[in-house]
Amino acid sequence: MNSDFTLAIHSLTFLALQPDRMSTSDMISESACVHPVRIRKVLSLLKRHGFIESKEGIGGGFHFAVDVSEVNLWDIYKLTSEGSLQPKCPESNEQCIVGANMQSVLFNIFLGAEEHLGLYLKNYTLKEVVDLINQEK
Amino acid sequence: MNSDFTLAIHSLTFLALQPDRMSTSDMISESACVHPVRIRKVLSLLKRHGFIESKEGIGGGFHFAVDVSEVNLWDIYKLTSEGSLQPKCPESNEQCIVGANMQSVLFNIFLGAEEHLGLYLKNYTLKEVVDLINQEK
DNA sequence: TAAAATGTAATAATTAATTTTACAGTTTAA
DNA sequence: TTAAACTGTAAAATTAATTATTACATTTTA
Repeated sequence: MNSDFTLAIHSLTFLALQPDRMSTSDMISESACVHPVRIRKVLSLLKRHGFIESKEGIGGGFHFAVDVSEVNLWDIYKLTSEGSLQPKCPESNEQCIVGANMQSVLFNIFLGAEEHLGLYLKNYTLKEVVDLINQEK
Repeated sequence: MNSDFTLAIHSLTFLALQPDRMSTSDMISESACVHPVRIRKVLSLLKRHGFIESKEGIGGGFHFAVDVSEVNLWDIYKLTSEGSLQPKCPESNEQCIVGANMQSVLFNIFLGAEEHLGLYLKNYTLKEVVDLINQEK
């Protein structure tokens, strides 16, 4: 899985812990140790889907738009990483029954696998993640 | 997930369809369209774990060592890809409570996620994969 | 004893992920 | 009303990960 998922969760958790002020992409990027442009790219996605709001200009930044218990890890997985569970299938030989069909067989199995993963990830809301972060001391 | 998983399943399926003769890494690599050295590397892992047997020299190659219904996708996932569900966590800022703890919080959640995935993948044996390959016509 | 296979390490090439640069647009405060 | 501090986004450069290639040792058979 790529690290956009982690950066999205990291950013949302950061915002959740600063409920009363705007957080800038610079602040978040300092916490996550990645480039602010990447944070803005990930947050732009979260904004398009209504999880956060942003404001440009001095004093601007990002804040949570919904309640932390209304966002779960499956929501964020779908946004940032849907399909990434699929194992890489190199193009294979269409002349061979195995080569010709392996990709679609595995694709269907892992479609189900991702759905199954969804049932698990739905159990974790951002609230739970924030609580776990606070517990780790 | 990396493509070793796919290559392992591809190879095992190939072997399952040739139960009475040895298959060489060249034959399998031709079906999977990857380099024979990669196939040998993946098969070497499967051999160490007892799923297949190999023989060097003229007339040598690989064949299945167990029954196709005794190997499931979770067995192969564990061998080739365990841990790959973990989202990438870049090193983050230890001075920030989020940066300091995000990695371990997500790690534990995805440890559970992989276990959960295991329950699903255990439902598919190589026999089922072979049947699905044969159906796709 | 030559040919055809596995076994494996080391290097080269390719592809994917990430960072960096650049710059346009927005908002605020002096 | 304009400079500063932000977001927004595209494009290029860099780095990391994956894959292919080369090389060669070992085994087995005819």
